[in-house]
Amino acid sequence: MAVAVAGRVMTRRVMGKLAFFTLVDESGPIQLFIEKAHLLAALPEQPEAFAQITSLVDAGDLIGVHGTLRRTDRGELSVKVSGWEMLCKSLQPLPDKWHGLADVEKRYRQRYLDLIVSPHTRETFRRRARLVSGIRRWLDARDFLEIETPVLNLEAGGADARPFSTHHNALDLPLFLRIATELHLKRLVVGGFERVYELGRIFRNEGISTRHNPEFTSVEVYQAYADYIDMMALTEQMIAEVTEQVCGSTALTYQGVAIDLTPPWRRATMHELVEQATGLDFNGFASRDEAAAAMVAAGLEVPAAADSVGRLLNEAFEQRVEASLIQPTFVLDYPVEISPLARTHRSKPGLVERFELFIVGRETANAFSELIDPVDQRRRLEAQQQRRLAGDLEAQGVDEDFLQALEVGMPPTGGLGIGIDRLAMLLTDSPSIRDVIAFPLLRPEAGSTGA
RNA sequence: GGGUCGCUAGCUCAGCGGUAGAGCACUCGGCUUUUAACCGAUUGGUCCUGAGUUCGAAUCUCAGGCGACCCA
Repeated sequence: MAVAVAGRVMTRRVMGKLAFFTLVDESGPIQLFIEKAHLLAALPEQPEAFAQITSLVDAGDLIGVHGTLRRTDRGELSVKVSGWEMLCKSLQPLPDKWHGLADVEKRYRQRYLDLIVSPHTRETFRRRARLVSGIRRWLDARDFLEIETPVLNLEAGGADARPFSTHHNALDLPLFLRIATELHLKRLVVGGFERVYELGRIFRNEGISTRHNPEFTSVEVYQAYADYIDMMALTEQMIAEVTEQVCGSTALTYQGVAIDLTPPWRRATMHELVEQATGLDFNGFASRDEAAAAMVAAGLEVPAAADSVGRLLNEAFEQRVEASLIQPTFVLDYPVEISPLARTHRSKPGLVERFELFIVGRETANAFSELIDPVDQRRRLEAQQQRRLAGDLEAQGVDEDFLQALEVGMPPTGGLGIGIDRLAMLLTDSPSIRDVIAFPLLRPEAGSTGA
C-alpha cells in the first residue's frame, strides 16, 4: 500500500546499506525502513539519495517520505521508503533520548522540548483541554451563559488577595488586574441573567509554589434562586461527570493515593472537623482570649492577626484539618469574619452559608449563598477596609459600584468558584501546578532578555 | 522568610585533599532487519562565582548566585 507520511525524526539507526528511523507526528510514531538498493531503484536519477538521508538527516529534523507499508522481520509496521524530502532542518539538538528532559526547570522554560520528548506532558495538556471544554459543555447544556467580565478594574475585589497594578495611559488611570470574577458576575445576576459563569484567567500577586502560580484559571458559576446546598449538588455532579469524560472513571490515583470522586461526597461542618481533630469545641468559646488559651493548651499556634473566635477557628482548621482531607470533602459553615461576601447562615449565628471543597488536602472549590443585602454588604466591606488600613494587604476594599448594584436588588443566588489548575493537577496526577500550566511564570534566566 | 539537597563535558552522572573521568550525543570509519542498534577512533572542561585554609582545593571553610523540595 502506497503511503506518504511527515513528522519529526526521533531516532536513527544506520547500518551500512540499511537504515531505520523513527518518525513521529501528533498521532504517534512509525518506523521508516530505508534500504539503499530499493531507494536507488525508485530514484535512479538520484544515486546519492540513500547517502543523503542517512548523512544529512539528524534526530529532530522534520521530513516527509513516501513509500509502501510493510512489516520488518521483527514484525514492526514500517514505511519502506521510496523517496524523501527535508521539510525543516532542526538546528538545536533534541534532549537526551534515554534520560529525556530530566532538568525540571528546562521542562518549564522550553516546554516545546518537553512536549516533543514527553508523551506524559502531551497527555496532561490534552486532558486539561478536555477538562475545560467539558466544564463549558456541562454548564452550557444547563442554560448557563458565559459572559466575559473585565480584567482591568478600578478596585480588585471578590477575594482576599493582593492584585497586580497597571496603568491606562490615555485616561491616566491606575488599574488593577482582577483577582476574581465574582463582583461583575453578580452584577449580571442583578441585571436579570439567572445562570451565568466565566471560565478564565485571574491574577494574584502572591508567592509561587507547587500549588500557586500568579496567573491561574478559575470558573465561577452563579445561579439565581439557588443556595449553597444547590451549589454543592452542582459541584459534585459537574466534577464527577467531567472527570468521567476526561479520565474514563471517577476513581483516580493521585501521587499513589486512591481518590474516589464518585458522588455523594462527604459533608461536614468546619466546627465538627476541628473538634474531631483537636477536641476543641469552638461553639463553646465566649471570647477570642478563651479560644486562644484553649488552642495554646492544645499545642496550636495563635497568630496575632487572628483577632476573633472565627478567625481562630479557621486557624485551627488550617493547622490540623486541611491536609487530612484527602477524599473529596465539603467543609460547611464558615465564620462570617473570613467570608465578607457570603450570606449569614439561616440558623447558625456568627456563621455564613459557605462551603469549600477539599481534595488531596487542597482547597479546590469555594461557594456560598451569596450575600444580597446591600446594607450588610456595605458593613462587611467597610470592616475589610479597616483591616486593609491596619496593614492587611489581602483585605478587600469598598466597591461602591457593586454596592449600588446590590441596592437595585439581587435575587437570592448560589455562587461557586473552582480552581481549574488544581482540578487539572488531580486529573493528570501532576505534583505541581506548573505541570498543568503550559508556560508557568519563572524567574528570568540570568542574562536573558526574552519572555 | 526558615530548613534540606543540588550545581563537574552538549545531556545524564561518578570522582570528595595529590595528573579532570564514564556512558550517551557530536565528528570520522565499518556494518542489509535495527528499535537505548553495534564495533573502532577522534573531539570535547570558567568543576556556579568570590574569598579563605593548605606545599597542593572539583573535593575542606565562609560569603554570594541559581534551582528543586519541605515548612511558614
